[in-house]
Amino acid sequence: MKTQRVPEATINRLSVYSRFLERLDEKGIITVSSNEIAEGVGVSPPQVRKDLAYFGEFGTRGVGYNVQDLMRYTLKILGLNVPWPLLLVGAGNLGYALSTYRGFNSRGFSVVGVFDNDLNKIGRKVGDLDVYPPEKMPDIINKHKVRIGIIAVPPKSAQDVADLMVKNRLHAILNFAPVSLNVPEHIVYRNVDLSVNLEILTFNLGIRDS
Amino acid sequence: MKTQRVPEATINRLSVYSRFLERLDEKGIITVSSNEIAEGVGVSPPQVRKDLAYFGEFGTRGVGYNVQDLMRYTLKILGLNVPWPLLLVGAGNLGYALSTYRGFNSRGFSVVGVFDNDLNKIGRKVGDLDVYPPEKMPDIINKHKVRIGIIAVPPKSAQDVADLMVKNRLHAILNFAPVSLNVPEHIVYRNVDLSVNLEILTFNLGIRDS
DNA sequence: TAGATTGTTAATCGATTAACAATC
DNA sequence: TAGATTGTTAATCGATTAACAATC
Repeated sequence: MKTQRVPEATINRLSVYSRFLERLDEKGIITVSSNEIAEGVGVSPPQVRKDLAYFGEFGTRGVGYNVQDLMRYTLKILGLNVPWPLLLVGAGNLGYALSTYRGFNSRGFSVVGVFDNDLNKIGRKVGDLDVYPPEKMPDIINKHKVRIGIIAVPPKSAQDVADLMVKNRLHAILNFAPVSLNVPEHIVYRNVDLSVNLEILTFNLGIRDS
Repeated sequence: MKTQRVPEATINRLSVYSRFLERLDEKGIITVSSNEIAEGVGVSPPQVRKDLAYFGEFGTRGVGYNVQDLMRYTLKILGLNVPWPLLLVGAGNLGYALSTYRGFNSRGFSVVGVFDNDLNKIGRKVGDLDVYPPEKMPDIINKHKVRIGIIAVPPKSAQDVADLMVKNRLHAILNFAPVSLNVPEHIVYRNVDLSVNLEILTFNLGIRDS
């Protein structure tokens, strides 16, 4: 693997490629060209080759790419060659939905601990997981070697949860609360604002209308 | 409003600016400079000015921007000066979470109809909404003038749901199923793959580790 | 007027794509 | 070898930023 600044869009597309390759593999297809991948996922063929070239030479000139091999390479690049235990804070509706989300499980992610500070929720079940109080966090993190925490609490408590995750030495945080948080430089952080996605739609509808 | 190709990143940032301005307004702050906005949301000051310049001249040289005015302008640009009724298909966990998601309601979005073809779910309640069978879609769409549909069903049924939404003349679709869908050119379409967000984290953790 | 901050142009930076040599 | 397709370089395109004239 070369070390060169990889555009985030490339990572995004690698994720899409890997899913497409999984589908091809299920269909028993052995070889695929950059043209076919490009066609299948809606990008240009040089884009596909360039994206892969950041990480190595995976194809055979004149032939194409071996589907299974390339699938494994792309998953490896994304870090998906190993399982990822997740810690989830917030046992509300969103937390419940995320803990059972198919798109996570099919990629090797699994929620191993659900936390909430609401006494009414602690001790209850979310799927087949118990809801724990925040004090239990170190135990679960150690037991499952958790590195990633997901925040699915209301906006006001989100910063506190992030602080707690940092204190408990998690390495990465995915925040679903519609608020931006302050985390130290060394934490890999990402905010998923579901509403922004809708707002991009309403903006585009506005453009179409005028 | 000028017509010029606006980068999607700009729309994204406008959404962030508008939230920041709401916070300033709540605090009773009257005037704000591009420097303060930039500082507050983590972008460069010329970026803020450039983003706004796509849509008009909203500030006063030597002074800055009026917080309330700019807040209203940005919301208007995003199409958020009017309420947006939403139609949601999929009465599972994710559907339930989305129908009560705070981040939606605070921006003028409200789910007005929940649909599912699972006979066990039809007739039940999701929050204070009834779950309807797909046949009821035209009624709800007409009654509430719905333009946007949200897909929160498992991957296999997602394409069918999209087709049904297109047939029922919705204008925009937000897809939460982890699968890419085919929709006609005239539909404003967007896929939210929650898993990709986690994969960008795992990629970055991999980079840090090496 | 002096100081401040916008709006905009020009320069820079980075990502995508076209083109083609390498090579199976 | 002829045909095909990769990997990579150079050209293009687009977005961000630096700089500054306009102007409150």
